[in-house]
Amino acid sequence: MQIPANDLNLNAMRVAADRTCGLLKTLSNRDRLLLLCQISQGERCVSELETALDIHQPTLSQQLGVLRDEGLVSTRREGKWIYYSIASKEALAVIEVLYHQYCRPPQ
Amino acid sequence: MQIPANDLNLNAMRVAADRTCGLLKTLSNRDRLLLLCQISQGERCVSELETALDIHQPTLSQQLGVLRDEGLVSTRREGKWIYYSIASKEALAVIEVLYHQYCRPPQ
DNA sequence: TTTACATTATATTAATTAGTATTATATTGA
DNA sequence: TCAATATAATACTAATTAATATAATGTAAA
Repeated sequence: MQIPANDLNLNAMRVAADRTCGLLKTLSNRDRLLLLCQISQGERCVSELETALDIHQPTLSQQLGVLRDEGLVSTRREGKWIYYSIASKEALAVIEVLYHQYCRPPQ
Repeated sequence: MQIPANDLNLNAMRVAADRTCGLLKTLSNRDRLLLLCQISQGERCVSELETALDIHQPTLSQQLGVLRDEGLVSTRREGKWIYYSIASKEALAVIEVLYHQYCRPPQ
């Protein structure tokens, strides 16, 4: 049975698009974007993020949980504090472009 | 009344995050990603996209409508055909990074 | 070692708002 | 009248989020 090369390409493209979509959906939330933006500048503990972004603690924890589940961040405990850092090069690459497009100061 | 500088920054960050989120949500769909990927390689008419991606015509038209509404693509009519091209530099920049992260051949 | 407190995570629920495929039909141009 | 594309309407299937309460873990002090 012959499968036209175009079908193989299309299937590969669909798989790649689905994976890409996964990342994009995880990024598609204001709080998560702000969190990743902070964490991408260096390791941050939860209370630092709470102060910097003024997000309620349970919301913060919930959204950090999403980022953990999706493998975008990793954690390190130090006493009472838990420090978050970026764990996905793909996410970091996208965050950086988004920063350049939407957050870079004019000029 | 004094507004701490941090609040101004935070507000600006929220506005930027919301705009960014808008783009990300529009990109967070397999069909739309595939469409943008094709169109980013050069102007395409609807029937070309339909053949290349094997997406039903009404679905195609619906998703192209989303991309138009969000300003990600623009159109040009030529007789019976309507040609689509990328109209957002922000979208193009993101698509390019995504391609490098998820679609570039190994090595 | 018990108590208390600080930090963070989880569970639950309520409220809201959505994404998608499908079918049918309309529009526009040749 | 046919080809290309868009729109409308519907039906399906559910996803996101905020809020409240509580649990878990670690530290420090009484």
